[in-house]
This record gives sequence, structure tokens and C-alpha cells, in this order.
Amino acid sequence: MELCYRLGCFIFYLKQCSQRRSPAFMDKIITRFPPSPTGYLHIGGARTALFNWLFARHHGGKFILRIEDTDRVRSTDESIKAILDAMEWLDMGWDEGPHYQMQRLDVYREYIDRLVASGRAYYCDCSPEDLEKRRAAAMAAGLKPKYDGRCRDRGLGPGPNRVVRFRLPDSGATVLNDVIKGPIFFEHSELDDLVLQRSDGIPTYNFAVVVDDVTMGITHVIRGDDHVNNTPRQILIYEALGASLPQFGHVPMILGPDKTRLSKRHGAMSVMAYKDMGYLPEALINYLVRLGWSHGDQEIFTRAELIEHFSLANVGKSPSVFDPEKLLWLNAHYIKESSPETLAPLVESFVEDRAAFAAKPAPFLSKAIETLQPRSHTLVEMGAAIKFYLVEDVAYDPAAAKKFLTPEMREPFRRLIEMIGGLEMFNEENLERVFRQVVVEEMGLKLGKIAQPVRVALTGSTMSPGLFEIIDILGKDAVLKRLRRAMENF
RNA sequence: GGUCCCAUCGUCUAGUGGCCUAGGAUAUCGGCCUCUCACGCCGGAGACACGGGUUCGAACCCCGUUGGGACUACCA
Repeated sequence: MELCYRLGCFIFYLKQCSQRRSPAFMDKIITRFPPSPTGYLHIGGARTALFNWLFARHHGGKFILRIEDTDRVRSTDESIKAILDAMEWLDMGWDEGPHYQMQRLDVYREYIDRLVASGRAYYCDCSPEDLEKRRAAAMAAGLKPKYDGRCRDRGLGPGPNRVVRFRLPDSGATVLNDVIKGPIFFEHSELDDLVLQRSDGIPTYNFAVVVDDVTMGITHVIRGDDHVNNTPRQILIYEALGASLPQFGHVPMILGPDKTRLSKRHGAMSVMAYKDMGYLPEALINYLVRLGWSHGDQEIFTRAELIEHFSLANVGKSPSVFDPEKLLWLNAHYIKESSPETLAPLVESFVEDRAAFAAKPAPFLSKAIETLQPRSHTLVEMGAAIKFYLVEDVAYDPAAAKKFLTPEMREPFRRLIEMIGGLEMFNEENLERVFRQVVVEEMGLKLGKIAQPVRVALTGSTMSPGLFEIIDILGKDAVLKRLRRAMENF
């Protein structure tokens, strides 16, 4: 019995495959990203957008941005702006749109009329309260809380407080031939007559997406797998409309560390929050693309490599956990890879004293940033670390000052000031020679013995870039000044 | 509860019946480098959820169990 059913489904599946074999492969590929503007662009949405963007770019197709703003209560203009900003920051340009569903109401209405006229949809005047009661009653009776079809054959026309429902087949099954997950079968008996148009005349999600995807010529619907259960209903709507089906690809969800769907309580969710935390868009993109997709053992991808290699075939089926640590590693990687010149304007916004930063000449800034690149994981870290290069008087870390700015350093510092002051060629090489050959040998001190006190004098901290690079960048005057000031602490 | 999906190191993943005494990355631990902190380099530990099949042979195929997730609205 079960076998017969499976077999039936399989044959049906084969039939569907052959039905829509070619169009999608022959024609230009068109994908879309349809966020609903009820908040910022989050990590999960960004990855979905990225997959669609990459897929379109890989195939030389088109990527459409569509704003699904039919939820009038929750949609806001701020959200639209936030989403657009995030798309721009991630450098995912769209070829068409943004389309707004609220500006397409006449289109949906036209399709509704067609469906009602053909008998595939009908008006229903059941009130939400009544529906709720009936659902509760069904649950109590141990039945599925489905719409009971009360208005199906009442032949109601348009009117106030009336929704339009889709008439689903009573029997049979629909197969979703998912590009990522493979064939998935749904029995129609599990589905119910969903609302296509609300009583205020605005279409619901399931109807609007189908109409939009049909009219915009979408060939590949790549979205989160939280939509899998909606898909059979949507497929039925496509068929009722006489439209050909796109390819569906459902990408597994991104989970939080506790393995539940990623949400605010897991911390930063918004793409732009990562910008504010000093992340580079390249790092986020690279991290996101590897969440659920892979290309052998490769971890680091340029944008061009991503476009070249991206394929739905290599998207995994299982959900993945968001790991901030790996994102951080990638960010550090991209900070190291970037040129100091491109980093400079980005770092500026993370510096406490922007005026002091802006006052420094570009070459100085570049050299300073270069010394910070291998030791910064974020731009925030770099913005803080660059401070000692900019200030007039460094602030000493109390513990560091107490430990290293001691009276026994008086003589070494005096000699150092003397030697550095007399240097003809002020560069890293000569500086190191002063330290090593003169001070270390002459005074019998280990380099480490003198390095830390000098480091504290110059940076205020025991942790910093290499001593000689710092001295070189700071310049003779500033170095002498800081050394003398430190001696006041002895 | 019902429907659907998923299951390899802590995490992201490679793996599509023999190349697997399971590879890479991250995180972690140890060492090297060294003027500090990093970076970098070298090395260690660390996984096929479980039980049945199929097969000469299974991480890979089938069934079941367990575990996790999604959906179940006049939200999207």
C-alpha cells in the first residue's frame, strides 16, 4: 500500500521533471531576494541574498530585489533603508528593482479575479474569531486545525470582511523537486484552503510571491528551508495560474550556538551591527558563503572566485551553527590582506579622537596602520590600538608604569636619549643598532630589559608593535619627548 | 500533536561503495620564532548518533530508533 503510494509519487515526480526540463536552463537565469521590511537585514537573510546574487552572477543572469511590504503593520521605511544600506555595504548590487509589493496591488487583484472566475478561488466570510473557535474545537477533537471549507461552495461575491481562499485539490499529492533537498512529497489532505487575499484587499505572502515570481520571470527560487512547507501550496497556485514552475532550492537554516534558529537572543544578528563592530564586508561575505556551501577544502575566496565556483550542487542539506570565532579569524585575515591606504578611512570612524587622526599625514597613518594589521582582529581593535600614535602625551597603564618605569632605568634612558638625539640617519636599522650594540653591550643589559620600559614610555602599554618600527614612525622628536617625560616618573 | 526536513571532530566542512588506520579550516593544547603582544611556522588531542539490513566490502545505499530543526496565521 505504502509502496504503491511511493511509486505513484515517483512517477508523478518523473513526469514533472520532464515537464519543466528546459526553460530554466536555456533562458537567462533570474533570481531574486525578497526581504520583508520588518527589521534590519540579518545574517540569515544576507546569506540567502548572497546565494541568489552569486547564482545569478555565476550564470550571467539577473538578480532582482523585491520588498515584500504587504504586512502594513510591521513594515517600515526605516527597515527598507536599513536593508538597502546593508545590501550596499555587502556590495550585492541588484539588476532590477527594488520592486514594492504595495505598488503592485492591481496586479494581484487581476490574478485574484482570474482565479475566482476559473473557480480555483472563492470568497469567504468566516470571521477570524469564528475560525479560531473552530480550530480550537478541531484540536480538542484530535483533528487537524484546518479550514473546514465552509464557504467553498457558497458562491459568495466580493464584499466587506470577505477574504479570498484558494481551493485546494481534495486528494492527490504535490511533489516539490528541490534542487538542494531532492524530491519532497506532500499529500493534499495535509493542506487546507489558504487565504490569498485578506479582507482589506491586500494579498497574503503565499499568493503575492507566486504572482511576483511569475510576472518577474524568476527561474530559480533560492530561499530558507523554513519555506519548504509553503511550497506545495505555491506550486498549486502556479498550476492554477497556468504558469510554469521555477526551480526551487531550499537552503538550510542558520542556527545559534544552542542549535535553535538564530535570533536576537544569540547576540548580533544584524549585518550592519558587524560593520559597527569593525568587520570588513569581505570577511562577512566569505564567512557566510561557507556556511552551507563549500568548494573542496578552500576557505578563502575572492569575490571573483566565488562567482566562478558557486553552485547549488555544493550547498549542504543540514543546518549550520553560526560561529563568531571563525568570522573573527576571517576578519583578521582580511585586515591583514588589505592595504593600509584602504584601511585608513575605515579605521578613522573607530578612532576616539578623529581630529587628531585626520591631522596626521596619510603616509604616517599608513605606516602606523601597517604595524597594527597583524595584531588586529577588528577595526575597533585597530581604532583603539592606534591611539598612542596620535596623542601628544600617552596615558600610562598604571601597572605597566609601576613595573617598568623605575629609577634603575634612569641611566639607560639618559644614554638612549643621548644616542638617539645624536643619530644622523633616523631609521629602524640604526635604531636597532643603538639599542643592541650600544645600550645592551655597553650597559650589559638584555634587550628585553630595556625594551619594555621604552615601550611603556612610548605607548603607555606593555603590548605594542615592534619597538623599532614604532620609534621610526613616531620620529625623533616625539620619541625623545616621550622618553624624557617617562623619566619624570622614575 | 500533525506534516516536512536534517544527522562526519566543540564549530564550519571534504567525502557520492573499496583511494578513509576519515582530509581541511576554526577553536583548543604544546613547541618554535621573539624586544612585548600579535602574526607566522611545526606538532598534539578531537568526529562518521545508535541498531538492523543490502554487499566480497559501507561514513557513503535501505529500514528503524534516537536526537535536532522548520512549518502548522487574514506574518513573511
